[in-house]
Amino acid sequence: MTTAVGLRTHRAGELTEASIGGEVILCGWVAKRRDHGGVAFIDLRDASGVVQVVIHDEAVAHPLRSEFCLRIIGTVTRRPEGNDNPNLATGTIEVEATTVEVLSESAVLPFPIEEHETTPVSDEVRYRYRYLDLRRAESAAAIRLRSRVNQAAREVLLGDGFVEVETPTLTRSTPEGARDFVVPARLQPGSWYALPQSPQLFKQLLMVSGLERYFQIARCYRDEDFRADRQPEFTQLDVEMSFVVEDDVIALGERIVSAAWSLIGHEIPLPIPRITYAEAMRRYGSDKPDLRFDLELVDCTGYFAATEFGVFQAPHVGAVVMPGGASQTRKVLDSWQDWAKARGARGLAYVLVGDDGELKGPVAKNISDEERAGLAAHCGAHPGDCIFFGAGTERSAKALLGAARLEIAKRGGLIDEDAWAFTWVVDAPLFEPAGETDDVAVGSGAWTAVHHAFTSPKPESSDTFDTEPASALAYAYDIVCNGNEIGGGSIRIHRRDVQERVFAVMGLSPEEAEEKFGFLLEAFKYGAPPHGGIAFGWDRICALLSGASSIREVIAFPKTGGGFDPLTSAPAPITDAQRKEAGVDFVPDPASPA
RNA sequence: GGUCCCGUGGUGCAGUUUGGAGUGCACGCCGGCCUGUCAAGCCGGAGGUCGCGGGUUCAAAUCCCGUCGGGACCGCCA
Repeated sequence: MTTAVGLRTHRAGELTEASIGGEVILCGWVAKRRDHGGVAFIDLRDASGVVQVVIHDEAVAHPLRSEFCLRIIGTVTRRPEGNDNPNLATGTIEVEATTVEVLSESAVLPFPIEEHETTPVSDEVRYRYRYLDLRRAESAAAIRLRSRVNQAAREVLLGDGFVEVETPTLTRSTPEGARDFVVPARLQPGSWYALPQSPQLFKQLLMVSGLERYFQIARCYRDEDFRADRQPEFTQLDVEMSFVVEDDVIALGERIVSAAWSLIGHEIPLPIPRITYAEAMRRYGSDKPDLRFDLELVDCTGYFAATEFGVFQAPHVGAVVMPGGASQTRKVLDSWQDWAKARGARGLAYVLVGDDGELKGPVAKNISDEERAGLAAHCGAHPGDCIFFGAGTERSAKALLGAARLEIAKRGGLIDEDAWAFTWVVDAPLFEPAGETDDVAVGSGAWTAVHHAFTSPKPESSDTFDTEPASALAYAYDIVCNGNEIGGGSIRIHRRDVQERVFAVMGLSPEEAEEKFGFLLEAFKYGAPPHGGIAFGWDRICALLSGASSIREVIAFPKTGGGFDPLTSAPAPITDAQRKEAGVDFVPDPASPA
């Protein structure tokens, strides 16, 4: 006698030899049909896996097609001698069907559900039919893993006294950062909500409220152009704590990341190493260095201080060595020029170190004998290597070389794809010059926050950050995994006077600050506790954990690069009636808001 | 805003460089045969506005211009 749970007694993938002889009722989809005329085999798939169903009645089996949804009543039997399928968890048994009920027929599929090496499917088609794509084991696995990552983080946080709070998604537009998505307010024509770019201000208010420990798996919205790892809506694991210092937040962050990676069987050695922003930029030319390989940049500014070579007469000259790069063909070396130009550089100067130690290439002809003599040694290059140079402002040269370092590693196979290299990047600058370019001198007077406007200066910068903004350090920390920034946070400003001074450096007048952030400044009047926190890029973390090349793989219903949802066809026009009711055509009085 | 790549039966491709009949491959689909397959097999068949628009040409999937869609990257993303 079988006991049904819902429409079935068992899950297909969980049947074992222990069930042999018993009657079972299964529900699932036709993954495969192999019809031999007198006998037919159905691979029946449900969420738990697959089991082979045998149907001896041709009249029953023949009309069945891929992805029909079936209810099978049958008996579990041992497969006949020699018919086991070692590739299947349930490969030693099968279900002899006595009753086949078609719960739902399936139209012909736009693409095969079961994976075939010979039939890859474009992402565009997969996302257009995402509900079918998610029947595929690999696609579903990423979404299931994400659920477990959520659970792992919640366990760490709830076990530590954190309170999960949902903050508004209809909120106020803030002037800093990315472009807002806006929503018309029907009851106040001409006024608009904004969707939050992050719960930043709300979580700080929750600290003022005395919650002390907050977290949220928070949906965030930014109306910017997209990338493989960027969607218009995305998710952060957002955390904030009162009465903590940097080390406390970092330690908690490590526990969360550690719990997440242990889900895929990787134990992260703790503590995760830390590197300062300045050192990361100096050695790797990036504030999110990929430490799966060693290659480091070399500073050649002093070496070429008196050079006659015009290209190297720049505020900063740096180099990065490509091991074995001297054997690259002219065509490949040209491709590096295209690569550099695509990044906005004029080109990528290079020197080839011959097997005899002789320097070759156009740059080698343009530098002095003296400069040639010691160059390979200065850069740490060996015979057979290629040295790439970047010259310009320190920022642009290092950015180019940092990118070249990554590209060298990719082309040269220097990256261990199985490695996980974590690091904290700490002590970032508090401000950076707004609109710096190669041609404009630093010091135009306009500064912008490197992290965000609510990041506290480090204690040693607290007196001087507004008089010497260039050298002020932020009480901030980013966590980087394999060259991806997977989280970032800071100790926040909790004093109204400090917050006002930061706004002033950024060129925000007291009136503007009051207009935009008055509610925060007001809250800080009422005994705001020192606090800090961190936000993790949850989609990116889940993508890394599932081995996906794009965060789209860990988003149930992702959008394309144009912000288009291929499944629902959003965004879409609305009716005239909707426009009228929403008030989107309301034209405000030109005199108000500034 | 910019650079590059892609768009060909339902799916994934080849064909485009050097213009010549919608040509080919794999999977899927439909029909038939088939009692032990598991990417079942065998036989037969259907299925196309070569993204769209314009231009050049006797002739365009192929060359040119524009446009739309997808992807990667730069800018942007506090």
